[in-house]
This record gives sequence, C-alpha cells and structure tokens, in this order.
Amino acid sequence: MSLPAVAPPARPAPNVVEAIREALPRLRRSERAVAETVLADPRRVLGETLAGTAALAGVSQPTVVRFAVAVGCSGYSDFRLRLAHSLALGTPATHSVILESDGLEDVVGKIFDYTISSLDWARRHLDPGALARAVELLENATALAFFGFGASGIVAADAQQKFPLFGVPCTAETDAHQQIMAATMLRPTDVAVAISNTGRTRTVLEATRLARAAGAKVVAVTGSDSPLARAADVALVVETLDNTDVYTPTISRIAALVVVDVLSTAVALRRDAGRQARFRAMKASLNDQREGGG
Amino acid sequence: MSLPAVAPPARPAPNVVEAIREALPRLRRSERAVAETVLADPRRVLGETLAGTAALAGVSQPTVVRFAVAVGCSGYSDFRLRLAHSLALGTPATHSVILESDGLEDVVGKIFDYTISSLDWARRHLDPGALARAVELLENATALAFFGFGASGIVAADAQQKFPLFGVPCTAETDAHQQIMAATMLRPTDVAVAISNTGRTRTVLEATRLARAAGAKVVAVTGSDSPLARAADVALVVETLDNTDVYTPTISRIAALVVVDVLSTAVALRRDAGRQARFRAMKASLNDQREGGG
DNA sequence: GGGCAAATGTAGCCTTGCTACAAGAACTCG
DNA sequence: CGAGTTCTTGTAGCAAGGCTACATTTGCCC
Repeated sequence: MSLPAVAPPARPAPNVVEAIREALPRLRRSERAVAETVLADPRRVLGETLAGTAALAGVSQPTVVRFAVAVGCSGYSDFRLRLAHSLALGTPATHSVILESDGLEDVVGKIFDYTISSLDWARRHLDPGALARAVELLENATALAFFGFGASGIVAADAQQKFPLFGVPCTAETDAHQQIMAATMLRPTDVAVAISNTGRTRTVLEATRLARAAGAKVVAVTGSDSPLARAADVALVVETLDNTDVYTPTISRIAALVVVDVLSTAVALRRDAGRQARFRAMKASLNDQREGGG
Repeated sequence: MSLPAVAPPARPAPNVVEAIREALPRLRRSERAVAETVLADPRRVLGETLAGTAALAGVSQPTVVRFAVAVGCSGYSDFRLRLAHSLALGTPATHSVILESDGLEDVVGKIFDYTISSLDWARRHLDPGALARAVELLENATALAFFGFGASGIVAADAQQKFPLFGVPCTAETDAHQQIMAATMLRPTDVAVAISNTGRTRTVLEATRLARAAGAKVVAVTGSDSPLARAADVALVVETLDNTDVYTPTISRIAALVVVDVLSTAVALRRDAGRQARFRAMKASLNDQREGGG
C-alpha cells in the first residue's frame, strides 16, 4: 500500500528557493512572512518541523502548509525534501557573497557552493532546442574555429583540445587580428564558435559577422540574450547567477566549459553512431560478396 | 517548543549514498537488503514513506529505521532529507555513464550531474591544512609561475589570467622547454604552481625539481597522492570521481579551476584595499572595450 | 542438542502533518 | 458611512507516519 506519493519530478526539479523568490509578490501577507523566514535562513528551516517553522515565522501551521502549496509543493514534507535538494546545490547566491572577514574555510565553501549552484542554474536554463541545433551544425562541420578573449579565450583553447571528440580540425583564436583573419578565411562548410560571456566583445562580434559573410555558420556561447546571440545562427545562452561581487570568480567560464563538454560529447556520440551505421552497412555489403550459408 | 532536532551538520554533510556504500559490509543481512534497495533506485526511495521503503525492501519498518541509524542518520526522516541532499548533487557516478543510445537531454543531464557531483566530492576531500599552507606561500610570493600540459595547461593559462587577484606577476608555461627554462630562472622568493592531474608528467616533475633547486617553493595541484605531490612543498590533492568512461569529459580540469579560484580569491582577500580600487578601475576599463547595450 | 546472543518482526504510542470549519479583517457597494 | 461579501488567518480535531519497547525467531557456540 505504497502509493508513490507525489514523486518529485524526475529531471527538471525547479529550485524551490528560486520558486519562493518568484512567488513572493503574489503571496498573502502571513505567507510572505513564512517565505521571508525561509529565505533568511533556509538551513535553519530545513531542520525544523512544521510546528517549528510556524513558530519561527510567527504564523499558524496551516499557513505554512498553504505557503508550501503556493510555491508549488504538495505539502510540507514535499517542501522540506525540495528545500534539502535546493540547499545541496549551494546556498543561494546572496549568501555566497565573500566578505573580507571570511576565513579560508568560508571561501572554499562559498566558492564551491556558488560554482555548483551556478552550474545547476545554467543547466536548467539551457535551451534544449538551441543545443540540438548547435550539435547539428557542429556534427556536419568540416572544421571548427573557436573565438574568445580573456576567460572566454580559455574556453576556446579548451574546446580546441577536444578535437578528437569533434572529429574535425579545430582551431582556437584568442588574438584580435588572428580572429578577424581566421573568420574571413572560413569555408562555407566550416563552423565558428564565438564565445563571449557579455556577448558584446567588439572583435568577437566582428569575427561573427565576417564568418557569416564567408558563408560559415556561427554558434554563439554567451551569458545572455546579447548582440552576439542575435548575430549568430544558433545562440547557446549559458545563464549564470549574477556576479556583482568583486571577489566572486567568473563562474561563466566554468559553465561554458561544461557546455563545451556537452557539445563535444554529443557530437562524438552522433559520429560514432554514424560510423557504426556505416560499419554495419559495410559488413552487409561484404556479406553480399560472399556465398550463402555457414 | 521546537527543539532543533538533530540539525544536519552545517558544512561537511557527508554524502549519504557514499556512506551507505561504505557501511555496506558491516550491515546485517536484512539491513543490507534495505541498502541495496536504496542504491538500486535512490530516487524511487526518496518518494517513498517509511512503510513504503520497508515493503520495497521486503523487511519490517524498524529494520529500515535501524538501517538509517547504521548509516549515520538520526532516523528515517533525517535519512530522507540527506538522501534528497545527495541526489541533488548528481546521481552517483555509476549512473552517469554515457551510453551510445543516450539522447541529447540525457547527455546534458549526465554531464552536468557528473560535474556537479565531482565538484562536491572534490570539495569534501580537499585538505584544508594544505590549502592554508598553499595560500600562505602564494601570498608571500614575488612572482608566480604556473606549469601544466594539455588540460592542465588550460588551468595554468586560466590561473595566469588571475594575476590581478594574486597581485604579483604571473606566467603560465605550457611548453616543455619554456617550463624548464622558467623553472631554472625562478628566484627564491617566487612560487611555482605545478599542475598535473596524473602527477606523473615528466616535464612538470622536472620543472618542480628545478624550481626547488633554485630555491623557489612549489605548490602541486594534482589528482592523487602522486610523485608530483611528494616532490612539491605543498600538495593540493584535488580528488575527482573515477573516470573510466571514454566519453566522460575530464572533470579534473574543472575541479582544478575551482581550486585556483579559491586560491586566488583567498590571496586577494588578504591583500590591501588599495589593490581593490585598482582592480575595480581595471574592470571599468574593460567595459570600454565593449559595445553598448541593446 | 541445549543455551545464549544476536537479529528481526509485532504491536502500540506519540509526534507530525493535514483538513474542515469558524472567526476576523478588509474591501466593496449601496 | 455602514452593511454585506469575500478573502485571509487561526483553532481544533483527525489520520497517518515514524519511533520504541518487547516478543519471537534465527544462528552460533560450547
């Protein structure tokens, strides 16, 4: 007699903290009190029972339940479970601001938390359609050129090293002049990958235009719906959490690296599948050359 | 009247799945049945109630409770919470093996899961003492030299770009001859950072010895207790999950990047406010290189 | 083979989360 | 400006779920 309850959604488990923030304006006053209690110290709430949370927020128990339902959970138990899930993916960004007074342990914790939660965010905000189109382009390319400056240049260099997976010659240009020259020289069957977190780096934009003028396709890897995203054939928007803190490392490059991992792996899988198909076809052809029966 | 229950440990929340695996041999027979049920499909169990899990494993409810206690939880509720936490950090590696038959969505999910869980693993296996010693060395350095090949070369190049945070001149050598030359030329007040996941790259090892012979200190960033770790003054062992799958991207470089983030941020925090001002000015100058919004 | 200890299941208690209902606040419309 | 209505919030009781004391069974050792 174990009805599967409301099994938590398999993959796109929405971050409950995010959901609370988003739902905040449309909540009733006392429900908002609960929301603020949770946001103020999620970890504390996680250890509390329904009655405890109610006391903490200064409201009645049913109000807490109503709050849980309002933010998309099926009840308080489900809420707690999802909260645990969300907290595991790093404390929300606002808590990860690095302070002058932080010890080394704090820095380690905050940076890892921040990186992990940003990766989770990036994953959930990736457009599967765009990704599929990008893989499609890369798979059919005769050569790949990666463009990027600074941190994005690192991503470009890393992508270039993955040429065994991409299966075609790869170059990475991290110099302005080289980018312009390489973009101009692209063949129509080549694909350029323009990497820029801001999506406003002038030279990368220019290289994108030149590449398209040369007839090549361009995949953009960028942090927001930017000029670069609009200038490319396919835009992979790799959203990361806001980065207002001076000390906070540039998470964008890590998310971009992981996206490149996804692209290279997906392309390799497809190529292998293709190769296997061709291999099977070849074997079949070979069999036709032989006389029947073992 | 809300006794804080057994509040889940603040930071070093041990992965419960890992804990189960580790505890498996010393469990009683029926408890082991529960363990195997959980390991077989953790997500399923997460949705189940105590009675449900007991039924699933074919044992009584108290046995499930005893199992939970045996793996370090305070009860079934706590167990569920921790399981949610662990599952959020990515399905255990064994489930992340990428198959030929995987669709794009699967590849995205598996690579992100794998990356996130590996980062979590790396964080929990970092030696805080070694990290502190590394920060100490870097903080007092007059110049930094990063050495690495291949994927580790990417990490070195990334680290070099963080010189504004490190506050001293930084170089990154990814060429064998350059590494040897640079290592030989180091001053005793300089610090070298040798990066190698295997910890057995010959040239990096040689550069480490030369650097130390020149009187410089060497910090090693490596994936295991390797020759490089032993040859250096401080060894930062960045453990990542086993990587047996051909398709699985090299997670080690991402973990190493995050460790470099930690190092650079920790060093920057220790430095004076004057440098911060210059750092902000630099960021402002960078913005001038970008095209206006919209 | 008998006794002892460890292991597992049974039964009941108590906490906890959920829901029907009622009281109160706020807003609206005459 | 007041009465009606709706929306919001708290009270009380219920059902379920997790926990524990105890009894039974299994396995081991002498």
